Amino acid sequence: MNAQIGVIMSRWLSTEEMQERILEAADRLFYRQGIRAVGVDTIADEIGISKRTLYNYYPSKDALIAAYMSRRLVTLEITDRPPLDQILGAFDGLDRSIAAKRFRGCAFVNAVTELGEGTPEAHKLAITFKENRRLWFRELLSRLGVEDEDRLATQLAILLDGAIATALVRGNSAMTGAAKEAAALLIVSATKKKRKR
Amino acid sequence: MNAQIGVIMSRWLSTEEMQERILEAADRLFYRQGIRAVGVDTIADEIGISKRTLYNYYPSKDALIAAYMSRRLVTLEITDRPPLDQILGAFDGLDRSIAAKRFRGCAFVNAVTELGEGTPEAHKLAITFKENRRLWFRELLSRLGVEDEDRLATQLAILLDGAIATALVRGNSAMTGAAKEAAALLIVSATKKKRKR
DNA sequence: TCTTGACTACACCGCCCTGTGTAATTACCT
DNA sequence: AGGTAATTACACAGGGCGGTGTAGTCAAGA
Repeated sequence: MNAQIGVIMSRWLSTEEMQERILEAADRLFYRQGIRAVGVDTIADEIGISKRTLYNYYPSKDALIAAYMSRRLVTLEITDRPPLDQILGAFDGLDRSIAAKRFRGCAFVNAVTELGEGTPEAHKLAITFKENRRLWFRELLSRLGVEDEDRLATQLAILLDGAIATALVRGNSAMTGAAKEAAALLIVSATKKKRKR
Repeated sequence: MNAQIGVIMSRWLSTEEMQERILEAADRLFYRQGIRAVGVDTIADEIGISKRTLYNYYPSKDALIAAYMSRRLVTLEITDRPPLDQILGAFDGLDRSIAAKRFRGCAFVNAVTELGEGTPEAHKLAITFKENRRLWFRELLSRLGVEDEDRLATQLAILLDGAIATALVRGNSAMTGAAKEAAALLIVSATKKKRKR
C-alpha cells in the first residue's frame, strides 16, 4: 500500500504535533458531521494513520471529544479598537463564518445536544464558553460606559446565539444584519438612558 | 409475563389511536434523550408493545422521526388578547417550559444538529417551524402597527431562539427576563419611530 | 367451533461502533 | 550489526442498532 505515512510523520513530528494533527482532523469532522456521527476510524483515515496509532495519542474517544472542546475554548481578546466596533464586529464575524460555508452552528451547543447529560465535562465546557463570551461583551460594554452592562451583555449573548441557531436552521446569513441592528439599538438605548441620569 | 398488553390495547384502540400512543412515547424519548440515542426497542418497551407491533404502525424509524417532527409542527394561534401581551407571552411560555424541568432546547434545532444534512425532510420541517413562528410574530406586530414589522419579527425570533439555546446550555431560565425585556424594548422603539413620522 | 387477524416472544441478520491483541515492518540509535 | 520504539495491517471481542422471519397465543366474529 501507499501507507506507512504515519511512520514517516512520527519521525518528523513531536508528540504534541501529532496530537494537534489528530485533533485538527477530529475538529473538522466532529464539527461538520457531528460527534456521534464520526467514528475513530474515520479520523484516523483522514490523516493517514492507523486507528491503533491514534489510540497511542488519545486513550479514548471521550478524551478526544474533551480535547476537541477544549481546543474550541479560545480566550476572547479585547483590542484597543472602539468597544462598539468590537461588539458589533462579533456579528460580522458570524456573518463571515456562515458565508465560509463550513457553518454548522455552535460547536458547544451541538455537543450538549448530541451528548446529553451523560457527559458533564462537555456541559461544563459549554457553560464556560458561553459565560466567557458574555463577560467579553460585559467588559466592552463597561468600557462604553453603559448602564446595567451585565444584563445588556446577557441580551447581546442571546442575540448572537439566536442568530447562530437561526443561521443553522435556515442555512444562510440573511438574519445577521437584523441581529446586529437589534444589538446596536439595545446598546444605543442603554447609553441614552445613562446620559439622561 | 405480564405482557399481552398490546393485544388488549389493540382491541380497544383504533389504528390512529395506536399510532398516536406510539408517537407520544417517541416524542417524549426523542426530545428528552435525542433521536439518535433512542432505539426502536426502547420506544416499544416504553408503551409495553413488541418491536414487531411497532413496525406494523410505522414502517421505519425514519417514518417515526418524520411523524415526531410533524406532530411538533403545531399551528400558532392568534387570540384576541392584546398583541403585545401575546408576543411577550411567548417568552413567559419559554420560562414555564424551562421551569417544567423537561426542557431540552428546541426539538427542531436539535433534530437538524443530530441528523445533519442526510435528512432533508427534517430540515424542511425545521425551517417551516421557524418561519411559522416568525410570521406569527409579524402578524401580531402588524396589528400593533409598528414600522418594519418583518425585520422586527426576525429579531424577536432570534431573541427567542437565543434564549432557548442559552437555557439549554445553562440549564436554567435566568435569562428569559432579559430576553423578554430586550424584545419589549425593540418593540417600543419601533412604535416610537412610527409615531414620530 | 372454527377461522381470521393482530400481537408476542425470540432469534437472527447485517452493519457500525469503541477498543484491544498480535505479529510484522520500519527507522533510528548505540 | 543489533536492539528499540513506533507504526502498520488485520482480526476480533463486545455491544448496540434497524429491521425481518417465525412459530405460537389470544380474542373476536361467523
